Amino acid sequence: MIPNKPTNPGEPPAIWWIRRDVRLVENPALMAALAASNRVIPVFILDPVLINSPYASKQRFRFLTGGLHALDSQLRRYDSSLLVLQGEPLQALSGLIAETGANAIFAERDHSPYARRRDQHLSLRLPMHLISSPAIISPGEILKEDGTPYTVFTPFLKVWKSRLGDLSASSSAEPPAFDHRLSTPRGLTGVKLPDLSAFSVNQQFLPGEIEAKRRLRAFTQGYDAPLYGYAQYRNRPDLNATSFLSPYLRFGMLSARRALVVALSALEQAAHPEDANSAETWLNELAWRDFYIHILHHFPRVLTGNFRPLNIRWRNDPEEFETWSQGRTGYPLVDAAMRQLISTGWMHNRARMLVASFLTKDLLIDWRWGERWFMQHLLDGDPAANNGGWQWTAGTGTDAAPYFRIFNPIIQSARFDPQGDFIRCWLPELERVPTKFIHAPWEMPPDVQVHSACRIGIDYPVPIIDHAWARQRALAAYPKSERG
DNA sequence: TGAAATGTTGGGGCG
DNA sequence: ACGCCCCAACATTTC
Repeated sequence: MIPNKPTNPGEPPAIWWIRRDVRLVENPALMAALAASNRVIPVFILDPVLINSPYASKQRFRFLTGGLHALDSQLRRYDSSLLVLQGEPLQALSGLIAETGANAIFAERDHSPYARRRDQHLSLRLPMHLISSPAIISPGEILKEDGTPYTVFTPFLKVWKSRLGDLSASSSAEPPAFDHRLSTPRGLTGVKLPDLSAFSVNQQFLPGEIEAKRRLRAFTQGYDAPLYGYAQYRNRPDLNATSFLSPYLRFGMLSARRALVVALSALEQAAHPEDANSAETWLNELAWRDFYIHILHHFPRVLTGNFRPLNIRWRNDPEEFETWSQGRTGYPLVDAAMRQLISTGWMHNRARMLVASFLTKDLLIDWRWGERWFMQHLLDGDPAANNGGWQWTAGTGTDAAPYFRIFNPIIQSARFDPQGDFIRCWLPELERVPTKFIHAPWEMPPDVQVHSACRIGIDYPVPIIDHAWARQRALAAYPKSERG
């Protein structure tokens, strides 16, 4: 809880600069600001560098905007509001300091290379206080004996788990008592957030901290305890068996530490081994998120190229990339997943691995093309996790899949979407294809194609490539040693 | 957090 | 009753 400070209207205010921590609950930067001053100004800055980046996404921006509206509504209950500034952060913050007399800026640390350069630059000129991290355990706090970072997940996980102990104690599910100490001085000129009613709201993911909290509860405490099927069903895109929390974690609408505490308590309270197994599996996913935040922190160069110096002979055919990105490869599970991405801004994790394998191995297209496409569409698009996932699949990353690990889109489909429900949900042209053929519709005899209203080459594409053949080509194109 | 090729085993059909 | 073949099921190796 916050120490009660005597009210002193003359005290210089502190700025709470919100970046990827769009929430009031369990927010270390906000707490630090509240501890520093009895007047705290909540600010978000629309940075043109980020908004105009080739990795930006309209959907993600819309989700963020919604989350900021939601935060603003929450702040109004404390007689405050969110101040939104537009422009270069140094100018925006300098101007705000000049207008308000603020003497400190508190912000959660951000480990992406752009953010670190920006913050370092700002720290030379402004009273910046960088607090905590979006990771559960901050980068730099988990190192090997010799002081170098882990680059293999399993030993990282072991150490990570051993450090979780003291995190639960200080956790709270409720916002702190603000005592009217959040304030937005009258007369300050910010910009208006884009009006959400001008957008179609994403029905799959309503933005905001309240919604994140509701989802966390639904995932872990629903009457049918969905978390307890997590270990068994999380790879099934046809079932709603994952947490769907990634967009909220991305913007800190949900604190990762809050998720951790809930995961640990689910582990503790598990009544059956399989329940414990589910909690443990989810815990591992949270650890993967930390792992890749740490990797990006220690090896920022992964954003521009292979972590491992593999020399792969990419083909990089732009038309094939277009076919893949629009979900027209002729492999139903690949196409269903790509269309899910475009229309909802989210994709099931198993499907992410499959479509990534298909792009890099079957089509031999540089993982960076896929990485960019994902960033342009994912609500949860985050440089660390997205890059880690792509490099893992491409076999170029830390702890990467071996070069010969190539997903078979037909087998994956039969295994993880057995009835084809997920496929039919996103590919209406396959609606009436019998389950027997749903994973490989090109095998339908002509009369079945007609009867199913799905003529291959007319209603649904001929496969862009023969997988068995493409697999052999990928094995040949991938160098078998790191020298290439 | 893979898939395919190859090897092994055991049951059933059959002469 | 026996050997042989086939093949499914499983295990191991290889890419």
